[in-house]
Amino acid sequence: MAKGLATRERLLTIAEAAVLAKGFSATSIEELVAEAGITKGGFFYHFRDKNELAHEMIRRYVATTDALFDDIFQRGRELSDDPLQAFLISLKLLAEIMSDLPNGHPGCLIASVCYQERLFDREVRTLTAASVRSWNMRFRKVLDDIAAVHPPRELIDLDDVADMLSCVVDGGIIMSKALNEPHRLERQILAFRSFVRLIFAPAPTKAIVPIARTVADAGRPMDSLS
Amino acid sequence: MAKGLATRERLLTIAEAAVLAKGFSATSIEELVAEAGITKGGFFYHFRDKNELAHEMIRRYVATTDALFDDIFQRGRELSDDPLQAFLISLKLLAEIMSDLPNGHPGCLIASVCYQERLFDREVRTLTAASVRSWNMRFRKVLDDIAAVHPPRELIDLDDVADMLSCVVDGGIIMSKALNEPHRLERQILAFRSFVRLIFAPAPTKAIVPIARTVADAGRPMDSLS
DNA sequence: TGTACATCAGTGAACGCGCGTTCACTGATGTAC
DNA sequence: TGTACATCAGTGAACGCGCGTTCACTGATGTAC
Repeated sequence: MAKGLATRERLLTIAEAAVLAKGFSATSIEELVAEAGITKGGFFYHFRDKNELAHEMIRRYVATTDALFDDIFQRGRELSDDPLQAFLISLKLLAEIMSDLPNGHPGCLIASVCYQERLFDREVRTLTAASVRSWNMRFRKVLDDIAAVHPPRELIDLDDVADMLSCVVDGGIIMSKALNEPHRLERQILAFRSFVRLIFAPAPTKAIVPIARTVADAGRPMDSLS
Repeated sequence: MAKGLATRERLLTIAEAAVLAKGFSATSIEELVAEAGITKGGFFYHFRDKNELAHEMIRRYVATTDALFDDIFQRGRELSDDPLQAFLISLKLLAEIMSDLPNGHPGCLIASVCYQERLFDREVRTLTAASVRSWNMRFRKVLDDIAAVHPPRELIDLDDVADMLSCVVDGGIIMSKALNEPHRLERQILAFRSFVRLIFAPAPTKAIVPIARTVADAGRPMDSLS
């Protein structure tokens, strides 16, 4: 039983790497079982067909990513009581984790699925959509907590800022892969982090923050001050 | 000759849509020629093999995208002499073009290639890398022109801001596809636009700008003003 | 203007290979009595 | 403690279908003289 589960997990791990490198169609069951050290028949003991492999792979990826976010956001909150500082710390942690991967980030399975959507059934598309939505809502909630303490610049919609984290990560992965320069992903996450800081803490020195907002809220020219 | 070129272009157009929806391996020559209304043999008159189709498809995509950027940046410059305003206009145009697509953005071929990199040869990877690099340099040059007039907040690296445009577009496409909500892409481009405005024109009202920066430069608490 | 030839843009049949899937069977481990 | 049976985790051979690729051939159009 333990051996069986280990083989199953190994198949999923091998499949994920292969799919991220070549796509789902180009990933053959033969190459997976060769790398896992079993025969083709053994594969069909663990998975009804290739489609079930896809389902399980994506389920596993979503669970892993959820756990990663749980971890970095919790650690951020542990390191600062201020929600903005906590989020900035979490983003720094995320950037570090992404840059620590030996051969660059292998890719986002959700992105891979999106670029092969016609291959998968409604169940897969429902799962990926629900996952992306839950991540966006999670980020949005963090931003709400920050906004309660640090009123944001009103011209920016926090829904879009929340969405932007996933976008920047997915885009950063693609750019890192395209240029074969892994650190670009890290830099993009840190650039997003700067954006967040700009939104909630506009001026470089803390003492400036309330003043700048007071001036803005007053809504009148203050040329006499300059 | 005209007819031949038209068929070739039609094949490339059909192939691009199919590859963006299912990936390169899952796109069969049979389905392409069926949709184009020719036979399999006819395909091999136009392309030596499937690999050459990939090369030509990517070349065409890069050229089209280059032309699009040429267009929107030129139109931006025509509409404002200020480089910041010109860029903001260009980004608005880009967002509009992206949202005007009937069934959502079909996808970025560069991203698709990145998630199937093992399928393609060095020539393809060299071409995609060079293209991404040239787009980043182009955006960076625009940011330099802006910075010459509007000094940016020093804590942000303009290389990363330049990279971020591609990242946000690629990520926005993925999110739009994943959620089946086309307008998310547009919103991401506009959120990036807000980021650019924040970097180069920190305060919402123009009159505030010099004050905020003066206060920041002074570097002393101004609580007495609030 | 008519004829001969060349090129263009395909047709249509045939090929072999690899892929996903099935299935009868098997050795090792676990469980009941 | 030994025996009988069940389940687990595979093996290995066979299958048929679809795919990329080849190739001999063809009708329409263009060009030379």
